Amino acid sequence: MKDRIFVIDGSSYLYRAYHAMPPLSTSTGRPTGAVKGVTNMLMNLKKDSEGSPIIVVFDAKGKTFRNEIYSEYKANRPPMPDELRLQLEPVKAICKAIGFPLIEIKDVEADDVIATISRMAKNAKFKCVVSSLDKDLMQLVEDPDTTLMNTMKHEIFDEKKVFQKFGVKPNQIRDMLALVGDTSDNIPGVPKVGQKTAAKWLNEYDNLDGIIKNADLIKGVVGENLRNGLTDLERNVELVSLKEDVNLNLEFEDLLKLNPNEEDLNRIFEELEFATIKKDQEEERPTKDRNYNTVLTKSELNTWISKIKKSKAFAIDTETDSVETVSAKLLGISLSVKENEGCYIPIGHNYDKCPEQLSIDYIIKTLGPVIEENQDKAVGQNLKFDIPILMRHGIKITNFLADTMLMSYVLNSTATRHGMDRLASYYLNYTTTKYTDVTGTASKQINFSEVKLDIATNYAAEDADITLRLFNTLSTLLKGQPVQEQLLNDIEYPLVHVLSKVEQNGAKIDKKKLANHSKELSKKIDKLSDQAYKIAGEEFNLDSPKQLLEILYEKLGLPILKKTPKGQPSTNESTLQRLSEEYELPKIILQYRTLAKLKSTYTDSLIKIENPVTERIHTSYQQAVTSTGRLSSTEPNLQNIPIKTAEGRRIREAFVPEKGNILISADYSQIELRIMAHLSEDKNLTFAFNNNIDVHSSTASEVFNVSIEDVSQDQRRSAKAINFGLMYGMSAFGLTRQLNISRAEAQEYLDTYFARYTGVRDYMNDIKNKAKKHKFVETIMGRRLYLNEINAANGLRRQAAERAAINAPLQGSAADIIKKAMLDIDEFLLKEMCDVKMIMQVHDELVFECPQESAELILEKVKNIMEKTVSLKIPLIAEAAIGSNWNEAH
DNA sequence: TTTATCCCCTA
DNA sequence: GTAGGGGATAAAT
Repeated sequence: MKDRIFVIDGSSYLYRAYHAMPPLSTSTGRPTGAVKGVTNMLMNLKKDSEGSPIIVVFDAKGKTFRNEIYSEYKANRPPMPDELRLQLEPVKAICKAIGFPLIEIKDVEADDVIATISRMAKNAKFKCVVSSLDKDLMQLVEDPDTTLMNTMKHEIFDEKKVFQKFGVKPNQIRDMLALVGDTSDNIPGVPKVGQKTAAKWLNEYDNLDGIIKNADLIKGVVGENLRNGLTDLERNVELVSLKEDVNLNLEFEDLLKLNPNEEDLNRIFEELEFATIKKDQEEERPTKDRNYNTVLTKSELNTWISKIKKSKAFAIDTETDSVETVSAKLLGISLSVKENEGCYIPIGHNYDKCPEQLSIDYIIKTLGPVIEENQDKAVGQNLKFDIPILMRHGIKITNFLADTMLMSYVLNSTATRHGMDRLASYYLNYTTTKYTDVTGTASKQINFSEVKLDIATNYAAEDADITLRLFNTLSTLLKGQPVQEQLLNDIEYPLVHVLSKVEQNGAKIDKKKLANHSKELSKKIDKLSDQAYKIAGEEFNLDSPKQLLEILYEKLGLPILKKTPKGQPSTNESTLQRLSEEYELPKIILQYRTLAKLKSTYTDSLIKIENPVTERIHTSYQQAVTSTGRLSSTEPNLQNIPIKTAEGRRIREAFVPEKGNILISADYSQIELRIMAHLSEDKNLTFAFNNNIDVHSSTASEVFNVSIEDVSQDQRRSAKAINFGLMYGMSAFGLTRQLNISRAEAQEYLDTYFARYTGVRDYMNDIKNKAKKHKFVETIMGRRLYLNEINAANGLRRQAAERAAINAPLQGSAADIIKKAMLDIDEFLLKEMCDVKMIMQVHDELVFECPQESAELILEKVKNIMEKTVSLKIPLIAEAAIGSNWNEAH
């Protein structure tokens, strides 16, 4: 094999790292996220390069020859953000200190330098790997000894891969770029010609010359555009061509030398407070540094007990044999009081020649009280899982110090997902041992109790260790954010306990009722299937959109009204609805779908998921999933139980209380619109809520200019659609579809609305501007949603971010409020020692199960707490009802 | 066995 | 048009 060199575009590394990394900074506030990211990328590449030379190229300030050809070149580039510019010099310094040759040539772009180096490598008979995915650089792949590499994914772009991605050969990339243009470089291409069209032409006529010669053969508007754009094309070719003869003022051999300066490097890392990277560098295998013990003796346990007592914070994690907190068996506890240290106390491991472990009774008796007494120093990752497990073993935690999952969530709900593996990778740049690494997967999966103690210790103690390290990192990030700290301490942390209780309580279902319903559905479904097969003339799988579309559109020749985003003819509800006006089969499919959905998603699966031990269903509330601050519910999702149709409501009838009990449901009325009134202080909206006027009628009266008594059903329905649409950041186009009216009419509705509700209009503009300025929006409790794409050049993405900016404060504030209400209600129930169970939360609704005799009283109390939990500029109203099943209570 | 697509349920 | 979870099929691994 020939020798090879690696070439890096330093600026593109810097930008990538800047966007990929959290906004880290030193204790003095110097931004370091991008530097850290680049350093990691460099270190990884160094490892992967196996000693091959690595050359780093940076753009240097100045006007290039491209600006002379075309004065608008890159004219629309936004300047480098300050936070990033401050990190440019440190990155260069680190490159030099590691010893990589660093090339910057004044008035020459990095791409041209890279092309030149690639040419020099070829002359010297070296292979050249360019670490970049830049489109322009794809041209270089026409030389078989040059490849591009996606460093993160270890993906190599050779001729084949380029063709796969772009549909043309590397030596056609230049012509393609000239045709398509490049918005980020401000190079206009031929109008209406994108990658697809360009590839088609190039495959047909080989190159740009061929296309130009045959330009007259190309029909339509694109053909005309092409013929009109010939002079621009010539210029574009020059712009996108890479210059391979830049004078670098050095010989190829100079590029092959590594000139490390470890002293410099250590000093820089020190200045930037890069502990982790330094360690990685000094020690190839960081596992050697860590010290994890398996606790098997009383004295070892005592050692850890005193460590906990002496600590300022300790991380705790439990290992179990199942994810179901109501029944999972405790298999071990891991602890950490210091980074890179940890222990695993195995409890129920059981395999051939498994060492003897301390008895669970002894561990609970000795360690339990220590955990309880020191719980205000306890740190966990997703403690909502560990708390009930420990609780079932008599260890009661009601007041912990921190939960790293929630810390990360309130810092930035969308920067990363908040599972421990992801947090370790994102905040610590550390790859954790995965659960399935130690247990295996699927059919080969073993129970955690069968995992050998040394392996289990490495895994479990690491979890505690990482949790502690995350706690340290996240605490620093939270320091400057008192509002987020308050959100954690006042809402999210206390809510952990409440949610844990709600989950443990579970909801009782009437299995018989569901089973009967299921049978009934089966019969109807079978009947509908038979009818469908008859019309189709053959049996097919009604659940398969693919088979269905073949029957509908190919065999029966129905008109294609709509296509899916991927280009397949659509068979979704609205399409079938329209088709069923004229055809029989779509109607049957629609009925089939409704019933099949009810059966598979609800009647059947609710029965399946009932816990055999408690004979109730225990959902899991996800507290760190949604971008806005809402909860979500899984296994089963209790937040999407049907309600809109009569058939669907029968599912709700199967949610029942224990004998002697009754259900109470309480839900906020119009909470998001009320928040809109509060935030916007709009006069008309506020008036309606303050005077308890039906808000949709009120809106109808304003928009259609009729007195409120004369509002028709239809007008109210339209007003309701407007009100909802507003909260979703809707456009006139959206309203058109919703109300089946013309675009002009919809626009008129909206114009009238905003003329009447100027407060709402101003608020919407304000919030968009604020979002653009700060890159985030906030709820009334200061919860933030960061909107990375609020200033995106891509219009679709930017508009999506704008809609999110409008919606998030409404949806998120509602989530804040009901969370607070849950805390208040829980506190009341504890204080009054009531035998009342909170059993469900559905965004704006809470469901309780309580003894029949106290129902009226509890209902009033719950309603009152919900209405008074926060005080807004308009009243909050909760509507509550009692019933012998959920449908009746709602 | 995992992943992507389509469809559909909720606030 | 906002925010979610999940079932069934079919393709990728």
